[in-house]
Amino acid sequence: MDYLKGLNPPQREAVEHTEGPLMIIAGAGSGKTRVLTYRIAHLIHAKKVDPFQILSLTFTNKAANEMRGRIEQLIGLEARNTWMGTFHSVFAKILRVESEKLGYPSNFTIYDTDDSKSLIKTIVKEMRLDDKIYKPNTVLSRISGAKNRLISWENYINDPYIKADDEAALKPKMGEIYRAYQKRLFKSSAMDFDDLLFNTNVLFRDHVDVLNKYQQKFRYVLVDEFQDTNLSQYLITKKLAAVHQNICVVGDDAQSIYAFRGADIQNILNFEKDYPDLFVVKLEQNYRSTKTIVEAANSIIEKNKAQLKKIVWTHNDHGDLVELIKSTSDNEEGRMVASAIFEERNNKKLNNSDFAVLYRTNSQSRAIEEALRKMNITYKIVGGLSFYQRKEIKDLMSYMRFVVNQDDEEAFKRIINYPKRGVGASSVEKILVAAYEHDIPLWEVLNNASSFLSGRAANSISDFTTMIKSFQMETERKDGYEAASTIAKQSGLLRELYEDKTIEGLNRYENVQELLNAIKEFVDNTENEDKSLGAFLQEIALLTDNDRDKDDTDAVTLMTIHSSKGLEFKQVFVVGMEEDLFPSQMMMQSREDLEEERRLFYVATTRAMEKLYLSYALTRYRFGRLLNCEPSRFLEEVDPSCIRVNKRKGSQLASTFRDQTNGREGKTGFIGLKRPATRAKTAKIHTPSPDFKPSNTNNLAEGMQVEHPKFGYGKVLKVEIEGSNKKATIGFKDFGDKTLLLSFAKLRIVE
DNA sequence: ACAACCTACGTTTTT
DNA sequence: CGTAGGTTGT
Repeated sequence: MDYLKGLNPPQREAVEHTEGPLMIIAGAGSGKTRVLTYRIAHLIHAKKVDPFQILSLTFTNKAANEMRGRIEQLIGLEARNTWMGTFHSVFAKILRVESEKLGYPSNFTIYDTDDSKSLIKTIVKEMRLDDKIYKPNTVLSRISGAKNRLISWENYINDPYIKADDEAALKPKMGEIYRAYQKRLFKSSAMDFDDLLFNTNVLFRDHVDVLNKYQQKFRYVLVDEFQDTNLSQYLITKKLAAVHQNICVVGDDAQSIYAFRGADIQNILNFEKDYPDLFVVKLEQNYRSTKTIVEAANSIIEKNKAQLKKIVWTHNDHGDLVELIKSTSDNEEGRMVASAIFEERNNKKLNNSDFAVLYRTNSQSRAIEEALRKMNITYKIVGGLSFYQRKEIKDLMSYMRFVVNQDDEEAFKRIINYPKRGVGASSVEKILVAAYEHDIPLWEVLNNASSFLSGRAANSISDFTTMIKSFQMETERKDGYEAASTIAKQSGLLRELYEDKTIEGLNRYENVQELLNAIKEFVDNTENEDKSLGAFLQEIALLTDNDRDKDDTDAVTLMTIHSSKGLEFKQVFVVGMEEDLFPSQMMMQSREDLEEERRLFYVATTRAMEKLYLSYALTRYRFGRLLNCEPSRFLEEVDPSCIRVNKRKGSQLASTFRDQTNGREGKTGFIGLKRPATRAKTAKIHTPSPDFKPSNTNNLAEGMQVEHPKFGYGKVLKVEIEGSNKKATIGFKDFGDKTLLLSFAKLRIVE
């Protein structure tokens, strides 16, 4: 095969080792995507594997699309026939086919995070719980954490250790909320993101015939970004590959940055234990970056303890030194970045698209944007507030969702009184209570509204159901675009927006038009066989904004480090290198957390091909106040011989002065970023030490002293592992012995 | 039922 | 600072 010639020996090995379990440890910039695509091409061409039998799982649609495109370049249209997509999209597809085995209709809705939070909020309210204690975010992340580890609500409620943890956190009703949440999702014929994976596990567990079918179907299973899989995802792939054992995982433990959503770096670190005859290939030659950048990145990542051994090296030139940009305020930081881009672009004849500005949090984009706008540099923002999260878009989509699935409670709540039709909160509540308490489908309740609502409200509901029915007929008869246009017009939504002549109103109107255009595009695309509204909804439920922007204007890219993974740019600016911002204060509760932040820094630096800039500001606006900042500890971890300090000066003093007096400096003065000692009391019984922060309990051992927010000080008596769970029995001075599930426990190790 | 005002709260990352 | 949610008044 002549296409194998361009590969180096380990790359080639990875491509040609097609049978049996294989793990490819792919360092940054080592040509991972290339190996993956060649491998698939090799399977199809040399090994004559039917493309339908190859399943490739990625984390983002972008990665999947890119891979598909590149395979197509290699072997042509045959590539279309391989199964390729994100975990969520592939298994959503399978669940649609098999949904009835789980009691779901095949037109189930996929709830996004906003829907989930809103549902949790109503449940908390209905249960008359304190919404200060049961915040939607907290509850959802707890439920999500459980689902990712395959703990059902039944398991959750019955597990004494989880119960103890929740009680300790003063959130004893968590299990009840989880239960109500799942029941409600089911009644709404809806799944949240985690359910797509959770339910796939249930499907494979309870229906051996189904599992068998897919085991036979997918003879080759490939997992990209394996370091970011959670337990739920890992078990799915393991089960699928159990018969043929042709599982190939590709990843880089140094780039694992999604622990917050359940990714378990142990999956990659311990992969060998699950597959004793595992073949391991390491790709260590970096083709992307200069020696300086590779060295700087290596000097950062080597501080981490938990990692697989690997030495990333390159043949490339040394290139420029890493440039350290110091500035006195976030606005000045923006100006310096913008002027550096301006100069470099002119001096080196580069395009805007050769530059990227990376930051830790989305809110940091503002200052950069302003500076770029002032210098007339085109930029685009990746991520941030999603198009699909905008109110007007969610409203129209909710109409479409409700027409397709009348059980969808969240969609119903959005549209029942928008545009206003005289159905207020109390009427809505009556309807929902009727549906929930007597376990009647929502749609049935709506069709009998007159039996329990006052005349006026009942009439409105009746008009509403008539309208929805007409939309349903429209949807059955016509394609998705025509149906959606009818819905937008006849619901009155478009008129409502049209009448709003403010700038925002105009924007909203245009956004709705853009959504309609997207549907038109979907319908006109010859690759899509099913052109119904339902098909469109399924398609976009799992799309993020990142997948939408196809425009190829020459622009500087602004994004979070997380969304930069897998990309590369000639010149990269990592801004906001300040302690407590990066590494993030909120994140830092243990050594493991610091290591994840460090991996994030590693990911950021390794995006750069030719030149890397690290930048920090001494003051920054946050919550509308000017805060003092210190340079990040990470800056000290970079090998100093790789760095030089930026000499740019400009009128720093004057501009700093302006920044700080702009608006309301002076009276309150600067507020130190260092967290004040005052902390909220978390328990009545025991007030934890003022600096109480849960430690990571992975390395908890017998005899250690620990502190618990409710039970106070105690001593570790026993640590044991049960299945995938780790538990510790702790003797507390005032509360006796308690056994806690460590993954959920809030414990501080007393040094 | 709805608009106008007022207060509290949060900003970590994404499928 | 901006937003979401709650409370008041019509």
